Amino acid sequence: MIDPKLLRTSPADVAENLARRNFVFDVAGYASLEARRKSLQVDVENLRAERNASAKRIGKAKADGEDIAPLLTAVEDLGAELESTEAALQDIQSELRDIDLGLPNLLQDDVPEGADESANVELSRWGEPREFDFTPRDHVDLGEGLALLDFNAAAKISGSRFAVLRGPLARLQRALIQLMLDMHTGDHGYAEVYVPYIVKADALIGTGQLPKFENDQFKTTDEPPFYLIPTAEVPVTNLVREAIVEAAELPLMYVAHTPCFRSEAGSHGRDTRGMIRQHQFEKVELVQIVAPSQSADALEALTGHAEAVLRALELPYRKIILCAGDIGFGAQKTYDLEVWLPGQDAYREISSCSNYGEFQARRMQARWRNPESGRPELLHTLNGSGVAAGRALIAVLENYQNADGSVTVPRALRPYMGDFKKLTAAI
RNA sequence: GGAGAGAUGGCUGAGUGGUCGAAAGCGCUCCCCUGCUAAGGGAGUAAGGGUUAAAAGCCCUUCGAGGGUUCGAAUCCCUCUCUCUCCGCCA
Repeated sequence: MIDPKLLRTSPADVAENLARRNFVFDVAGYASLEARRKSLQVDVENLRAERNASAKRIGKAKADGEDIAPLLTAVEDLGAELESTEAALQDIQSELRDIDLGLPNLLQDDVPEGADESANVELSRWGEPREFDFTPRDHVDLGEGLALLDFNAAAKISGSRFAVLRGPLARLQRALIQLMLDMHTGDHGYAEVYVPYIVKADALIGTGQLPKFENDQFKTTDEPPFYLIPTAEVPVTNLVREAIVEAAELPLMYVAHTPCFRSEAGSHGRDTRGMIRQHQFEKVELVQIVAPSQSADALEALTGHAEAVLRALELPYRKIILCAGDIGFGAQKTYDLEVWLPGQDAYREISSCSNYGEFQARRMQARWRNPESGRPELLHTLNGSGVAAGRALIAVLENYQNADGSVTVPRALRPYMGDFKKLTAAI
């Protein structure tokens, strides 16, 4: 959520920033709502003050044994007037809140301009895409060829956009997750957390998925509404919801492995082949909760932690910064890591690392006690995939494939793979 | 699933219709005293919001959440959520 104070005092600046995203902020409309809110709120508070004062007077008169009848007639109409004014105020406040919750985050100045993903800027590359002396297969041909990846079985059980992994391939995904968790907890200083996969609407409002992206979520029940998490970011970031964290405890660095559930509404026809885009996938997520002055540095560090995983796996990748038109709703700045997929002859997103500034913290009321002011102030939140396990699995299959259709197990994963050094059809 | 108890400030815990945002204690901060320490004395110590350019001041809201009764609710009524205890069931 954008600071309501900023919306009141500098709406033109807000509109200018949001316009970079192609988001139109109705300055005049907001200002007129805001003016009505102000006058109604002042009215309501004055009426309440009057009510409180007369209630006190009545109490005192009663205690003194005086006749309270005239005092009662004096406040006869107050209740009704207060009630109707309160109702009007509540209407306009919920209208304003709906608008506030629907506004995307303000962009940092260093986010490049651009309307869509074609304007994203590549910042660096790591690793050389391997030269094949045969035509590389994609992960579908490889996995099905090895009889370890089964989309038909998944379709029978659950429909499209699901996969069944068998034997060493299932284990390979588990190995990837283990490696990542071990790196982030052992080398990067994150604390591992295990969190609920089903959350309340408030948690999703806190991180920004609701109310705007209701259709992208899997809802389990209507009453009360429960949702499957689309990313561990939701339960993990909400750990600091409505909390005031002491400065000495910062930064909070969490890593969690969870499945992620996405309805993928609106992506019909995109990435229908294989397990690039699934309703259910595994991900290791990094979350940092930091003091505001630290968030810019934290984004660089967090992105580096995700990169370290790809380097350990010796997977070529590139780092890009998302442009104003492509960046996510709540982010003020985002780096994507894209891993090289020989089967697609392209770099594909495997991690997205974002600084949310105080956007999520304001929605969650997540604060810290700033020693300088002594006051509770909003935290900054960041998260990034470290990395998506399902896509890492694809990358390993495609980058480590051999001419005979087998797949060599990357060195970093060997300790987690028992005797498997290679995935072959014989298994 | 059944029965019961409970939810108050950083913590413990009092408060059953009126000057209660809330006693007391602990903790914390500052001051005084004492040549260190300990003990003692005093003052302060919730969050959110409105008004303001900002501050001060003033005002509003908040005693798990939401409704209701009342001139007035931490206190009475209803609904819900969560926690604890016992029984049952269970990975």
